[in-house]
Amino acid sequence: MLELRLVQGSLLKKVLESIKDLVNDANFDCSATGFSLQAMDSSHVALVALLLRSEGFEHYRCDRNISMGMNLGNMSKMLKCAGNDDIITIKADDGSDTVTFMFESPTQDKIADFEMKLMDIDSEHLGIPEAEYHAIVRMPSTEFARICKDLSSIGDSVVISVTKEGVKFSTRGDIGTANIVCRQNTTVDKACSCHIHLPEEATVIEMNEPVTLTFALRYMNSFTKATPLSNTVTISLSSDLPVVVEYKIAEMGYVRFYLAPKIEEDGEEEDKPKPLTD
Amino acid sequence: MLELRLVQGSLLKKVLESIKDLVNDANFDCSATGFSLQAMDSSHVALVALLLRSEGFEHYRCDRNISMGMNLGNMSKMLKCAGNDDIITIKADDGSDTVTFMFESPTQDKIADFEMKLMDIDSEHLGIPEAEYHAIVRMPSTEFARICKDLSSIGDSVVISVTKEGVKFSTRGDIGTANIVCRQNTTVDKACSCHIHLPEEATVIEMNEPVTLTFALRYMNSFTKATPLSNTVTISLSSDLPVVVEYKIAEMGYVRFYLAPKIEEDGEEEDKPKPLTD
DNA sequence: GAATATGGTA
DNA sequence: TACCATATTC
Repeated sequence: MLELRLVQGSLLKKVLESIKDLVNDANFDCSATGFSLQAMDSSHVALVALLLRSEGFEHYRCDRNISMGMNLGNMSKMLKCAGNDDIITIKADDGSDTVTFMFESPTQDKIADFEMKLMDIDSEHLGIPEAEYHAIVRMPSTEFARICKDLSSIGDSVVISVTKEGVKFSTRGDIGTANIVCRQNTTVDKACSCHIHLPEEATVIEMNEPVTLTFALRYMNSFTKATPLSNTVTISLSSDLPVVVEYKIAEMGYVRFYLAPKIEEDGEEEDKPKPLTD
Repeated sequence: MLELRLVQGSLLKKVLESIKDLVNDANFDCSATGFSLQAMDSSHVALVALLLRSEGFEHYRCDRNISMGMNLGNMSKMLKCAGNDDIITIKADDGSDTVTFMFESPTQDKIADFEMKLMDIDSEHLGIPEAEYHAIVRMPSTEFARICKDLSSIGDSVVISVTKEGVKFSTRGDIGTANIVCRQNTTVDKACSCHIHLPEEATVIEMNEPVTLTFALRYMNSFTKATPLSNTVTISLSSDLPVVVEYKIAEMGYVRFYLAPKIEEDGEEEDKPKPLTD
C-alpha cells in the first residue's frame, strides 16, 4: 500500500514538466526515504535524478519498496488536470498494475481521481558517486535559462569556463560567436540594502581550480525546463566528469541533470555527445 | 426596416465566438420579441438556440418578422472589427439581401459600417418543448470548461452522474480513467463571510431523481466556447432527453446548446452520436 | 496570480 | 480552421 499526500501539488506538476521532454518512460522508486526516479534520456546521453523526500509530504505511507513504471507523457497529461493549488495524493495498492492520482481542490469542492496503467520498464539504476567538483556555480535559474536559450540561437554547443572572477558561457556558430560572462557578485551586502539583488539573485562561485568544459546546448535547454522549480540553479563542473545541473525543490529534494562534456574536437561536427554509459 | 442598437457590443462578439465553430450558416430571426437563432451544428448532432430579447437593446425597431440567413464565419469576421467597447447596430432594409453592422467607438470618434450579403438557408425550426428535467446543475462556467478540457485529454466521452451530493464527470481512455466530483456546495453562508466562495462560484444542484448520461466531449468542449458570456453555466439532464447547456446573457437572454446522450454501447466504439432529429 | 489576447502549430 | 502555448495586462 502506497499513499503519498503532497499539499503543494504544483511541485509534482512542475517536476513532470521538467523531465517529460527528456525521458519517455521511467520507474518511480518509492521507499521509506522518499519518492525518487533515475532515468537516462531517450538518446542515452543525459541522466535525470529526482528525489522527493518523505518528510516533504504531508502524509507518506509506503509499506514496502516499490518501483512503478510510468509513461511520463501520460502522467503529465493527468497532472495537467490538477489545479495549481490542488493537493495531490499518489496511491497504489500492493500488486496493482495501476497508480491513482487524486486531486483535491483547496476548498474540497472538487475531488478528482485519475487512474493510470503502469508499465514494465527495465532500467539500470546507476550508482552516482558523490564527486568533488572543481567548480560549483550557483546562479539565478532564470538567468541560466536565458543564457542557454540565447546562445542556442547562435551555436549548438556551449563552452562553460569558470574562474574565480566569474563564469563564462561561449558559443560559436555560422553567423558569429557569443560570450556571456557572469561575474561573481561581490556586493551582496549593498545589494540587500537597495532591494534589487537578493542573495538568491546573485551568482556565487565555489572554485577549487579553473575548469573549461563544452556541452550540447540542446540538452542544457531541456534541463532549463526545470526553472520553475527553483529560483536558483547549481552547476557543478569537473574535467571529464558529467556536469550536474541541479534545481533544488524546497523542503523536499531536487531534480538533477547529468550530462557528459563534449570532447573537444579540433576537427568538425561530431554531433553525437558521449553517452554517460558505454 | 430593422434597426437594433446594442450598447454592449462585446456581447454579440462573444455570442458569435461561441457558436461559429459549431454552426456554419444560420438564420437569425428577428421579431418584436427579440433577436434569435436556432440551428443544428454541421453534423446534425447538436443544436444551438440563441435569444437576445428586445428589452436588452438600447433601441429596437423591427417592423415585421424577418429571417436573415448569415454565414457565421463571415459575420464573426466582421464583428471582430468592432472594438470591445463599441456600440453595435444591426440594420437591414426591407427586402434587402444585405445586413449592415455599424460600430461606434465609445467616444464617437470612429464609426464603421460593414455590409454583409445574406444567404438563403432553409432551416427547420424545431419547437423545443420546455421539459421537466431530472436534474439541473449550476456551476461556475470556467470550472465546467476546465473539466471538459481535462477529461478530453483522457477520453472521448464524459459520463455525467448527478446525485444529491454532487455531480460526477467521468471518462475512460487508453491511458487510464478519470473521475471528477463536484460536491454541491452546502456552505454558501460560511463561504460568503470568508470571501472565498461567492454564490456564483458554488455548485448548486436541483434534483428530482438521480440521472446518469453519456456525452461526446468534443461537443461539450465546443459548448464551453460560450464561457466568456457568463460566470455560470446550467446543465439540465434527463434520461433520454438531450442535455441542455445554458449560458445566460445578462439582461438579454441566453445561448443554449442541446446534445443527445450517447447510447450506452456495451460493445465498442460507435463514434456517431445519435442525431437530435431523425 | 489570473484572465485575456495573440500568434504559432497541427 | 481549431487548438495550444505563450505573452501580456489587470
